[in-house]
Amino acid sequence: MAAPSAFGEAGEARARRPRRDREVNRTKLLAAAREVFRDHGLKATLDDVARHAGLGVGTAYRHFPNKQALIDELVDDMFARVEEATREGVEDSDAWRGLTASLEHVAELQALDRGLREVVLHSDRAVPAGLRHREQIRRNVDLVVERAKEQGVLRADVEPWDLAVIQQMLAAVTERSGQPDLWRRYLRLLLDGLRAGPERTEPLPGRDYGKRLDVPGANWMGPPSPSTDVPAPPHG
Amino acid sequence: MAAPSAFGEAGEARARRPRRDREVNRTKLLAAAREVFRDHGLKATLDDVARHAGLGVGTAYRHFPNKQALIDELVDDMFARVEEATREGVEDSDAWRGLTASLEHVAELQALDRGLREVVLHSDRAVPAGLRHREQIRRNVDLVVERAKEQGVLRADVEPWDLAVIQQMLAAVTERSGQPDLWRRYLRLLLDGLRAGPERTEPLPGRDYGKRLDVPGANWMGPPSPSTDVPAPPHG
DNA sequence: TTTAAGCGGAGACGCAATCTCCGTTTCGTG
DNA sequence: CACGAAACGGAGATTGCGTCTCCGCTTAAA
Repeated sequence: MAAPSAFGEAGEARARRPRRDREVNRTKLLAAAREVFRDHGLKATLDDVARHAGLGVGTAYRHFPNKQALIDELVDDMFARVEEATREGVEDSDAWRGLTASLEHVAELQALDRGLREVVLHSDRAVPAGLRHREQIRRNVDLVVERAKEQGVLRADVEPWDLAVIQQMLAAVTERSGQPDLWRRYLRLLLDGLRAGPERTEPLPGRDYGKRLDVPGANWMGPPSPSTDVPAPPHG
Repeated sequence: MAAPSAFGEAGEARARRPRRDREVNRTKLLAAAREVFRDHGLKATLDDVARHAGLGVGTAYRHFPNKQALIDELVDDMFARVEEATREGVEDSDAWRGLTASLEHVAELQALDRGLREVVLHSDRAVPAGLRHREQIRRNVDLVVERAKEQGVLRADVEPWDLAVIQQMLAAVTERSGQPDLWRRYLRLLLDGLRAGPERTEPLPGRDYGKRLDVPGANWMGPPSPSTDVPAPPHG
């Protein structure tokens, strides 16, 4: 107990200034992870990330307790960009243009980032990290949908979570085709279907699911119930 | 060479009638595999299949050289049903109704069978087995699309392979949502977008891909080039 | 110079799936 | 019924792969 070892001389150990390379390497790792996960998806190994950063795996594990922790930090960024994209949609006074731009912009983000795509497709992963932004994303989407209906440009039987499902479909197109722009073709098709028009008489199926459908894949645009406080996913 | 061992006495070994349980078990295995892959996807283990059949793994491996061989046999069945579904579409004189029914029926098959869904989503797997049916499926789809355009009910800038991509999107909806019927909602949306209508002025993006787009995921409805004779995929 | 913070990366570890091996059981036959 | 070949069962050998640890070496700060 009283041994004057590495811990502290007597009361306070005078803290040595942290080495500069520490933060430099941390930044390198984050940048590398961003690129590697963007290009190869979230199942790239931490060895890949470290090598791409010009560092050893050991270093990676000194900076992040495990792979998931690293991912979490990036996912947060990703969702921030999604949030921004949906906000742009809200700010447009032409609700249809806003809705379109919103869908397009989010789809663009996805198409360019395989990691984000995987998060969107398997939204379970997003639970821990994206959480901070999801509530705002949901609000933005709700707003755009609501206003588009008010302006009479969006068919009335569309629900906000439909947009989440649509993003999943577009993600699937990119994922499977490898064509980074092919999704635009099907978004056009879907938009033509979404647009309010007198010639459409049959309502969409599935309104029996209710307003807030608990579709596992659709919840990344906002948690289904406001009081769910992160039910501790497996995580690692 | 001349050793009178287990092979045959002199000229012909009198063949003993094969044991009855052999074929019975083979059938059991196929049935079990169908169910297991339908419910749990193609990555279920052969141990799972064998147990579900009430047999040991060893037996499974005596009947099928490896897991892929077993899958191949089933995939062939699956594609046969897809072929049938598309044929129904062709036989309807109302091309729009045929097109709709075709899409619906194939989507239904997918929604009920996770194995098929995986084959459709990752069409690479289908290369060895579905091959026999794919050419006919392609012909059926081409025909329905062509006739629907002739009848003026389908927008002119739609290509046959669009339907393959659409199936992938629907598969993704089922896969991620877990809702076995949710795809109907988005098929409706897409059909509204596919329908020819005077109010649509902008053509679909992506016509620059040409008539026979080499979209990896879209080729399960028919090989891109007729002369490609199975480029020997990894397979195992 | 000294010293501890930080690095590198080989390899231990864990896990999961495929497939083999051989003792045991079952079926067909005389 | 008795016999032998055919078929079975399932423990575990094998393989593959990704995560994370450990410790000798390097380097920044004092």
